[in-house]
Amino acid sequence: MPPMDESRFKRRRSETRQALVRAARRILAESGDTSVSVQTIAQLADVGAGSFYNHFTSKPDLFAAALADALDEYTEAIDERLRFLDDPAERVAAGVRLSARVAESNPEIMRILCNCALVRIYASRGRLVTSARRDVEQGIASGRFTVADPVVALYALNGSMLALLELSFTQPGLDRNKAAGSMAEMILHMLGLSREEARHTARRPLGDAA
Amino acid sequence: MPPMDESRFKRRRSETRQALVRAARRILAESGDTSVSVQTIAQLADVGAGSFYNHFTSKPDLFAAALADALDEYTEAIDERLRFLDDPAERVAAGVRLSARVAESNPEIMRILCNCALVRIYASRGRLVTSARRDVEQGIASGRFTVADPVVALYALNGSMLALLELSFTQPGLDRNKAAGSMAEMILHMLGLSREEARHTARRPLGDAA
DNA sequence: ATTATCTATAGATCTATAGATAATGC
DNA sequence: ATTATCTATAGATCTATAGATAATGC
Repeated sequence: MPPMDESRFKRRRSETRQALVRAARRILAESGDTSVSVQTIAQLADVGAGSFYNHFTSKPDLFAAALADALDEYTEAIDERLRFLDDPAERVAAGVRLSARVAESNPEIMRILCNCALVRIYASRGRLVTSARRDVEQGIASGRFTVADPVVALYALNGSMLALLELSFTQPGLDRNKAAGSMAEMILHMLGLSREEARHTARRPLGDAA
Repeated sequence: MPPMDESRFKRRRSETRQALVRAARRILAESGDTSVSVQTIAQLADVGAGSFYNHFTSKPDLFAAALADALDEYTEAIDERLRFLDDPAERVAAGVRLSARVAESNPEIMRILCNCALVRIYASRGRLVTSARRDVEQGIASGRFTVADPVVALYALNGSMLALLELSFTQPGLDRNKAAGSMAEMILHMLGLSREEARHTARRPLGDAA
């Protein structure tokens, strides 16, 4: 279980760092209030207050690392499960629907997406700007998507998906899978698929087992 | 020019309040960092530091008022110009395109929209949750929009539009009117208009003179 | 006489560091 | 011997208020 390629010493160091990052993630997800004191953060991480400065130079530094950490986890969780899908339309639909599921299974990540200013998300080079962009471009290249401007299409896709997450947190009674299916269908239709084809593609089973 | 229905006394008081709100709006638009000190805010507003507490009980109180102020201004600016449009599709397209223009003529309002967490925008009952919702509902009722779920449609619309604003700030070289036209067209198509009709409706002249 | 403004500041809180302690590597 | 942790705290900063000053209403 403990990685043997690293000394116990280094492991201990990185555990302290991780504890701080996890605390910061919790704060980003729960309140988004980054003005909380370093002392409070250290307390939440169950770490000596002075330790903070062994790992981060400032609070913005920590919160940037925490956002990047959450985005990495999100990127990995989704892209891993899209690995076997080739059709850009299927990938886009599955990306939206899987994101809604992550909002249920691991709400912290998605609450962070909702609480952080969009510009920070886009600047962080997560899947919203890498694999999603590739999907849109490939869809256009293959003629599956018929949109004039790929960048505008990418932003419409991402904006709609983030709005879906916001909606799912705002209305807890909502049937998330159903809403995610509707949203995926609307997005595919927006990108150029016929209503029929969009509905069909957005309802395809997600293959819960790898 | 000075409103006669109020004493000079009350006017002076509300001027102080407004100066504080304006300073808070600037902060929300420029950095979004609400942890700035009350002293700094007062200095920015050119107002004695103690005056703050004559008008607001806390910083969150002030920033909530500042967001509401900006959203009111936005709502008024757009809805005023949509007054003579009846067709929900035209109203939706014009709302998107006019918002992009406001991003050019009055970037502060739109930067605030981009910097504030979505949940705060949706909670503030601006046009994104009132007139936009009405447009979507009327479009569905009249058969112009063919979407299953009005709430999901509203969120897709709003999310796409906010993403367009984010895009227009991220890429200053972008042709905003063109991008707004593309986005409006994609949104109308998503809502159910044919590609042809969407393109046509999204390109209609905006009638710059009232 | 009333009310809002301003200046000044007490007391609380926060940041960032110094120095002591504990744990590991050699 | 080295390195990270912790505790304690100096000094800076911030909040919120008290008291003085200025402006208006009656």
